[in-house]
Amino acid sequence: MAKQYWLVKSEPDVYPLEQLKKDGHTGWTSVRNYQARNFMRDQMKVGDRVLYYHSNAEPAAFVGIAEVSRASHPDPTQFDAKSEYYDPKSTKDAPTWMMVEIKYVDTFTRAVSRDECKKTKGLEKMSLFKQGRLSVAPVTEAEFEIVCRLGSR
DNA sequence: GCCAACGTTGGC
DNA sequence: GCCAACGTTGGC
Repeated sequence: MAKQYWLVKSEPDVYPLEQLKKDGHTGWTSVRNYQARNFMRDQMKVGDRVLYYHSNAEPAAFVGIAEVSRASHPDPTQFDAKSEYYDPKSTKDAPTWMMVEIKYVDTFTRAVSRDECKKTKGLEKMSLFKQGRLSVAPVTEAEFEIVCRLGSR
């Protein structure tokens, strides 16, 4: 399958890009939305490029790039009774929630704000604006390239 | 902190 | 299967 492009959202208070840079890679756990899960389970492949977005931030913005480093596997937090993401309906044989692992690639020299994207030709139609609440969502190759270009100047 | 959007749950 | 109630996300 051709390489695909994605965005992931994280609140900087919870897991900022700087933390991913320190950790090198991280499991994208705790996603409890079926659409986002389906993207991870069915479509995200090792090597796919990922825009890293800070939500609930001032301003909300794309801040850098990551890459899928491990394909879909069960999210362990669903089996952990102590986790706030525990799902009693999930079993190891039939896990409900899947995750991928992403690795740090780069931090933009400047953040590309949501507002700027809205005003930029070629980005007005980003899925982010149509369905803003998905924590994992596809972006087109063209959108990916435009955001990267804005972020590196 | 407010509130709109929207996904999920549960009664019927 | 419908839909109202409820909870969560996330921009502002």
